[in-house]
Amino acid sequence: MLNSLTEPQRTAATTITGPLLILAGPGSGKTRVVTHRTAYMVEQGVNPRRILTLTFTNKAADEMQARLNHLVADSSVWTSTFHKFCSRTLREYGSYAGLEENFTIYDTTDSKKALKQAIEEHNIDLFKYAESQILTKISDLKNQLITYEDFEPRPGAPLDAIVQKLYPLYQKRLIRSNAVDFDDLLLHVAKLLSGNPDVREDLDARYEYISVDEYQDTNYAQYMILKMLSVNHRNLAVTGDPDQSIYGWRGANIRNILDFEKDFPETKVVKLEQNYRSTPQILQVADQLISYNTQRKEKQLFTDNQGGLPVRLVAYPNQIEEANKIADQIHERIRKGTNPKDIAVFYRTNALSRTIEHSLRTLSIPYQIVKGHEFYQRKEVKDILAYLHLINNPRNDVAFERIINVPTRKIGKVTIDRLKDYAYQYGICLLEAALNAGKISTLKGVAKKNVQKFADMMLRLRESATDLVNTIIKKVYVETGYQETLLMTGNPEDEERADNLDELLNAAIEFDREHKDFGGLDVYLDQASLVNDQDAWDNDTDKVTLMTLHAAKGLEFPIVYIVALEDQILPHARSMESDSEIEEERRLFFVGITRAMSELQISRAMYRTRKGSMWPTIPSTFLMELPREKMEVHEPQRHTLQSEYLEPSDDDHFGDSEFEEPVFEVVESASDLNATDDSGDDVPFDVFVDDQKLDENQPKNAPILQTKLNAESDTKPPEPQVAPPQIKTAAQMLGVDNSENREEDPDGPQVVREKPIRHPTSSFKENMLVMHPNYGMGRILSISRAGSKQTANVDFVSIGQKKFVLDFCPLQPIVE
DNA sequence: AAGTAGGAGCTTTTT
DNA sequence: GCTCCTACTT
Repeated sequence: MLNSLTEPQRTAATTITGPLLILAGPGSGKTRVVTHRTAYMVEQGVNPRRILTLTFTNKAADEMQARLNHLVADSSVWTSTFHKFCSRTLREYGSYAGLEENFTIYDTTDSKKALKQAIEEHNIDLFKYAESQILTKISDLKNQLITYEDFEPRPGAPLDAIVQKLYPLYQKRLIRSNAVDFDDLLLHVAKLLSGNPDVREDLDARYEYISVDEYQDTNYAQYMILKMLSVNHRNLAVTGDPDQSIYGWRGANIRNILDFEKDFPETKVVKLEQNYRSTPQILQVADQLISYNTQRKEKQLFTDNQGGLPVRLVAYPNQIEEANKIADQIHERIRKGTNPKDIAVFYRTNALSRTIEHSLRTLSIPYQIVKGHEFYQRKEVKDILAYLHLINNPRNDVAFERIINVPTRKIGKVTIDRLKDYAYQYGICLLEAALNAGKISTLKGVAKKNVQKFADMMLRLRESATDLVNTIIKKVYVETGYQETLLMTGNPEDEERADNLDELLNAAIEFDREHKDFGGLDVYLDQASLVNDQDAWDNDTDKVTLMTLHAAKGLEFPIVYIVALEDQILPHARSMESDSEIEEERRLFFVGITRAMSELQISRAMYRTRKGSMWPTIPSTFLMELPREKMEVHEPQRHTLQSEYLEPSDDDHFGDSEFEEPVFEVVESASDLNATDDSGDDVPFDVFVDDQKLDENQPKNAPILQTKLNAESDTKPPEPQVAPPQIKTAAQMLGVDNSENREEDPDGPQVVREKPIRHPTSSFKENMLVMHPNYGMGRILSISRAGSKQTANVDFVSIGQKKFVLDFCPLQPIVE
């Protein structure tokens, strides 16, 4: 069984006792090793029921299970995702946390609704804070295992003060609704383990051997859970790559993997550095990029793979051209026999997919967008699932509120408000209040009757709670009148909705068939709540794949396009506050690059549409970190780059060697691009700017720096055609500047606004008092650097000193 | 109570 | 640009 493994792989696979750290570079056969290791354990006599394998996605878990089935006779190992594991544990031990076994997992939308309910129940003044801000903060706290009892607000931080008020109210509301949010799954289990030594020992013994995939993306809560499950049986094997840690924003702590050896001093470390996936060219690009990170473990990637094509770096005139030209290339490849499923396009944000989609659709290229979430977020699907949720857990107030008047039952806002008042007053759930409609004095004749009727119907539906899931769905669909409402209208939108519900029903039938023994409504609802985007990815269909860089983790494709390598996009605008965030963006790019097996193209657009108009872009700083001399570069010469005007002298992003060349230089002829292409047909690849065309695309009022692309220009960069006053800050150029909107009420209370008004950089002075939504009041100690990167060092009452790039920070001057 | 119009707010990544 | 929410009208 182990014959097919290389030396280090075999070492990893045969180390089954004690803590093990497998540092696995991209494409190093990690999944194979983990699978073989598990199989080897079983073969060595370990009881498979004592083995727990945690993966990042359900898909990975299923795949591992499938491979195990092939390798060993008894493969009753539990492979699961972290959240699913916690959910199951809580179904068993939830009473320790005040939960019943039929508790509901609220998704982000549900959590927001629950928070709103808590706010209206207790009449909390949010001081213009957004619910989402508060939820993010609560989420952060939970990931740090800080309960509301433990939470200590920083003095002078206004957001903290509100969170201190709302966190307990929100949490109690969740418990009263017999519900948890995503973070609770981890928090409750961690608290269960830390607060109940007997339970901890039981579970420690039950999961004698634990192995964890993508360990670099675990957060503190997950880390603690693993640690507590590995006290008596320290057989914890973690696999990961610090260079692929991309979930810091979600609380993942890269230190977990960097410090693993400190936590478990007897750890055996195995490095898998040989790459079996990519060409040396691709690997070199990845390697050089990631070397710019300081927070990392040095690692030597290498491959025996033979040379392939150079990695391409292309600048397109605008994002429409970018999408069209990529679609053209893909079209051409498919025409010559490439299977569409071997091609993928990655982007930083979901919004970027639209243009690509459009271009692909124009050429009738089949594609799939990997967004598993989307299906379950559709109104009709959420509605039906809300009924199922309410059947499963009658205390689910969010589900109740969602469907009490869907389809319409003549129960309006006033009635619902009265119902809520009653429920809040007696501390009961909404369904119970509805069942007591007769006793609610504020409800009048028809309203009372309608509420009663709804409650009775729910009572009736609840009787089928133990039926097969597809049976329940059918009953709900018919008996609630949902079907009737959809089919009656005859409008095409509703037909599509009906189709979606058919799909839901089919999936449920499938689920029932696969879960004959341990099915049940809560298991079904769990998996619906815990879908991962990647789970929806169909790797066996002949379609081009479109997905975010985050979703691409763990996958591989022969041909990869990464688009929009532009400042503010990658690295993203909201990641510019600290070096560590920029490093995470770099890792994200690294993940994207290393997905590619044989061909990779990295591109950017020189103009991109934002808010309906074309705006000039700034190349991503990451592009200067690539081995350009080894790549095939299609870039304009430096003086046409907008960055030249923003950063007059510092940044020499683009090599001097191209300085005097014509505006665009195609380094190699188009027919050289595809090694397997010997037909001589030109792959559409013109990247030349067409001045006229570009002008047409520009709305008259868009404040574009009108730079003439002048092929004959001398060594001096040409003067911008627009007078210097046009050139203000990068923020203004990019359309994110709101400096016209002044505070309207200077005498009003000093309240931090939900969406801070951005002040022009020049309005900040040294020694000025400023307000930050998270950190509260502070004083600017110093301002350094110039232009768009002007940075202020601010001393906060709450947390001390912190640095901000003025153009991108939510600081507000306080007028003294 | 339902339906419509207009405005505000919001767009990073996701379990 | 788009969606969600609110306030107003019917």
